Amino acid sequence: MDKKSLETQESILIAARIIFAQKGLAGARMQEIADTAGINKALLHYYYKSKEKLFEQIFEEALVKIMRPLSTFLADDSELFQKIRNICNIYHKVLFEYPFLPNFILNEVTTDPSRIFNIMTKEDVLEAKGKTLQQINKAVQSGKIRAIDPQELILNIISLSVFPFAARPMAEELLFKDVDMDEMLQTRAERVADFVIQSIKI
Amino acid sequence: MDKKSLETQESILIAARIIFAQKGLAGARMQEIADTAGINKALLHYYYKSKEKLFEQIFEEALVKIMRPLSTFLADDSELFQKIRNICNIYHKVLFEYPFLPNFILNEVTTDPSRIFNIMTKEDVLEAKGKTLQQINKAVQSGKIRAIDPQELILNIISLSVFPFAARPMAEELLFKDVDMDEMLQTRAERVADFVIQSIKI
DNA sequence: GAGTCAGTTAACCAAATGGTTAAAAAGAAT
DNA sequence: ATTCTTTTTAACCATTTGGTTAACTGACTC
Repeated sequence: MDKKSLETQESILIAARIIFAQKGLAGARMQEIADTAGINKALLHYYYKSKEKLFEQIFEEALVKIMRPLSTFLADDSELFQKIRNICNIYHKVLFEYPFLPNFILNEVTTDPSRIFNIMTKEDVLEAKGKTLQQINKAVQSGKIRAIDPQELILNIISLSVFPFAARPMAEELLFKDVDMDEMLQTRAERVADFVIQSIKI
Repeated sequence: MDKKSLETQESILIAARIIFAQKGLAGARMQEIADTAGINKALLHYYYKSKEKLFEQIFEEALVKIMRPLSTFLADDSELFQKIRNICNIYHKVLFEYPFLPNFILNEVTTDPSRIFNIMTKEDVLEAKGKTLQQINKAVQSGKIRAIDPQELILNIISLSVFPFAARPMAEELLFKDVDMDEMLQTRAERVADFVIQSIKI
């Protein structure tokens, strides 16, 4: 039955996302994924040949989610400060919905750096990059912003946007124990953009 | 023989640091740690009862390395801008020596958040925190710096300092393919401090 | 209503893995 | 030299784990 099949497949994907994000490829157990999906382990292998195969699908999915905001930013034709506001907003929205993304990806890329190559080339990040680097350089030359390496500016924006989600448990324990970090993160996009713009504008 | 024993123990620790940092607790294999240390697996268990025990020691070691800069910063009695320069320098120095620290810790804290509690309380971070928060608040009130939540300012500084090391493989592939990222990171501390100070100063 | 086929399961298997045992080396101690 | 303790190893063990097999189910076809 087609409907039933799709339902099962989706329940597998949902379970796999949860377990892989929480425990990583090495720590995840097929049995636990099957249990979480409410199915038999053999059925899990019926739909996804191997743990590796299932993982790859989940990982690629996650990588796309994390990369799209950057792609969008690099291809964005808006004025620079607006672009900065845009990427901050997009990243915060995405990460608020999928807070586990940063750690999941960073972790798996660390254990097997070759994962980046396989997938990253698909996305056309590198194309749009040149344009944005030029835009930043032009803003420097025209005296709109202070001198800064364009690549490092981008890195700074991403650092400020992504790291708090990756380090959330520690930040919560150390810095935001008394306040609602959820609320803080939800409204942080604007403040990050302001922080960056304030730093570079003349 | 005492000397030989210590030598073996140290070779185990060196190996464990490498393997755990690379593969995490779940992905690391006792056999691989033994091989890397150049010893028998039984001998590994002779010195460290269990994988968990060995891991805990390595993890605590790493956590201290990562926390000390923050502790130092929070307790630092210097003037605010100087303090910011100091923490940036310390973090970059530490992470340049142990670049794997951020991912290792973030990863293991994600899979088991309770790890923070066990160790973090030992460090007296929370004590000094109040002082620095006040210092920042005072700087805001006296009009020395723009209005900013002190906790978020600290989070921003750490984000800018730590994230590039955590995301290095991806950043290298996407942003710094043509340049020497090692060199960039080695000189980045100052630029991060400038970036932050530029953003908050009036 | 027999046959077919996708979906599902219980039982099973081989390899990997953390950990143990018993005995051999290798030093100290006497 | 002999004993005693510490260090080291090869062989072994129990459990976990990814993956497979063969049988069952239930809908749909003819």
